[in-house]
Amino acid sequence: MKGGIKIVVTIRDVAKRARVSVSTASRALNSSGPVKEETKARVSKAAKEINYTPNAIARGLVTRKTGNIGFILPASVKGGTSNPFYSRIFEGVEAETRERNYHLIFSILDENQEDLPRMVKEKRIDGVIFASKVSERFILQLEEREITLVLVDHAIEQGNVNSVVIDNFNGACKMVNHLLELGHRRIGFLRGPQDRPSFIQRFEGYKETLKKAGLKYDEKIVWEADLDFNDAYKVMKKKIKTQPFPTAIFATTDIVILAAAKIIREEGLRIPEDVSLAGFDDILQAKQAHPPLTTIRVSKREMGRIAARKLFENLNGITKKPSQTVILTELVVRDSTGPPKL
Amino acid sequence: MKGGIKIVVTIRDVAKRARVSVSTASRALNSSGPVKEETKARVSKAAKEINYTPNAIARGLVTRKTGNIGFILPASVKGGTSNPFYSRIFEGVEAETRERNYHLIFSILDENQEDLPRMVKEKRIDGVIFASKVSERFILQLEEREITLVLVDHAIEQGNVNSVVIDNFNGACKMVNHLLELGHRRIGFLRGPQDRPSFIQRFEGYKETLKKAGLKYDEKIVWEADLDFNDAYKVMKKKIKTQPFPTAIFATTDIVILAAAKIIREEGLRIPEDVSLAGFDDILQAKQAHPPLTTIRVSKREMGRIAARKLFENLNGITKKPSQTVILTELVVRDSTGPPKL
DNA sequence: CGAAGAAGTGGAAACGATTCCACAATATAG
DNA sequence: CTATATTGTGGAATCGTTTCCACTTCTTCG
Repeated sequence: MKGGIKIVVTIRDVAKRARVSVSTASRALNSSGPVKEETKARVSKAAKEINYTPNAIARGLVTRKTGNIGFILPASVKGGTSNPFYSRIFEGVEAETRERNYHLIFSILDENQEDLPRMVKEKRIDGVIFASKVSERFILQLEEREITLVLVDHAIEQGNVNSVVIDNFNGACKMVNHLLELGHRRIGFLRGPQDRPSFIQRFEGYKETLKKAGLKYDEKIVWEADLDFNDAYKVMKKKIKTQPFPTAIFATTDIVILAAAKIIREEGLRIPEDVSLAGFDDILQAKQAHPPLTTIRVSKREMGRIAARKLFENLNGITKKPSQTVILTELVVRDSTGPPKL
Repeated sequence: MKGGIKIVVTIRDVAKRARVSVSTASRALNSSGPVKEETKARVSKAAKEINYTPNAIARGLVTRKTGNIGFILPASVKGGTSNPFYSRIFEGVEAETRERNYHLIFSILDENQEDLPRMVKEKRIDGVIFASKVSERFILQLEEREITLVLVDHAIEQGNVNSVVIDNFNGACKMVNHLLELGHRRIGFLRGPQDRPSFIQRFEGYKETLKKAGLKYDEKIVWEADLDFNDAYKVMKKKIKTQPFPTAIFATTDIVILAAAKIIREEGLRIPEDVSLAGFDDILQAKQAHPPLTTIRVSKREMGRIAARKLFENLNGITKKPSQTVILTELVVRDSTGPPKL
């Protein structure tokens, strides 16, 4: 007690003050059973007066719902929380979660870990969103425990799992077509690690579009870099001397093409006069860069929102069967691409 | 039951399998009381065999510890999760939290909200870290409820509150001195909103250093912008015609100076030949920019770690009295600053 | 007006852990 | 070899809710 305000207020106190039983108080506050209007008002008043908020832990124990969901990012994602792509997805998840009065537990997961994330083993969450990559082993374990899950920017072949993915293939096609229309015939590709479906698909889109245009695929101008500014910078530093140099370069992600832009400018080449550059994702920096980057827009925030929405629909029993949502892309032409030099 | 494996395993099952009472099982698993070596081994074995993990919710109800901490960012922070400054702090908090086997609940808080964040009212967390700004009203309420809290990148005058802040004043002094040493005499300042102590301090550092150098403060080249790329861009667009134009511009944050850099380049001016640019924070993009940005480095990740560490020390009763930690800064000279034209 | 159904209420049993307490078994000291 | 600590153990209470069930007290209808 301090100044008449009990430090911890329980439903028992509310009940006492409203002169009803604990069960009636509970029913009144949750509208979960018949209560006379008059008593209900009395209980609400009492609750407000002593500033009562139900203890989520105690409630969770009996209802078997925590009101928390998890968002898990693999440790392999470059930049972690600061990654401009995933942080945007996270933003969407957070917004949707907050609006629904849920809470969001965030964690980075070491992929070498054998065990399920602690937050699920300890039953701290009602469901979980995995971004980027998850081992199939985890997914199986999760299904066995009947934990609702949604994958975002990742999908898995076997089993039906909720997922939200990007239309990577067509996105890449759009960009290559844009470059072809500008007149480019020698288009390089800076691809990401090929262990992730998304990046494979983007690469396929590149190859397929070239093929359709009757151009032959030249592996001398297909380079591979980690999705990290520094690594991409190093790779490009080596490849900058390639002859004949492409008139346009398309990269798996904006981060990678920004690194390429840096070294290209340091070499004294002009963008887009000497070489056109194109990215994928439309991260914030794409627009801010100099020159602003031509890229493929992906509604990252929206992806996060949709993933969360799927999760909640599953939790509330609205939807039962898992589904895959494909996010369409949009070509955004800015100043980093132009016609090739003659 | 499915294949002999119960979907939910409780300590009761462990106890049964090890042929001991529930209380003994609990003591054995937590080493929280005397248990014969032999029985302890039997209990551990049983727990492992049926793959038991204690339910955090149930445990939390009796121990009155949730094992969660909160991280709260005000809605006014531009870019939210994607903000390159705060996302780095968050990274530090996350790392420290994970290493200590705690869990992290993240939320954005609308500052107009009268009430405490739901995660604290509902007792979902043991302690909370506030980044950037918090209303004093909240802090008082928090103290009343005896919720441990730490402020990061913010401090409050009244009351003793744990906080981790940047040595903003001296950081700004260092940068202005650097520009003075290069020979600049007309140094502009692009300041942030003056409702936040951090930005006031940076501005004070600027003014103070000019004064010491015997230069007079010219408010014609002190401009104010929101800490947001687009807003800063708009402001600079208006001010770019200012005559006589400064030979160097120092901005409250890197984001703001990057926006300035964009418009300056669009106007055909060269950096640093025509105008030197300097930022504050050393966000990732500072290094990646073209030219790389001279700035004041702040160990953002470390700030997050320290904030979390403070919180945990308080929770574990290691430290009792609140303290303020000041993070020192470092001048990082890159290519965006140089001597002024003669 | 009496019976059946509905509305309103409180007591007690969950939920899954920890912890307090009493008691038995064993070790230690005098 | 008894008296006294110490160790080891299980039963029951507890944490703060919700929910099941039984019991009144009203309505409503034939």
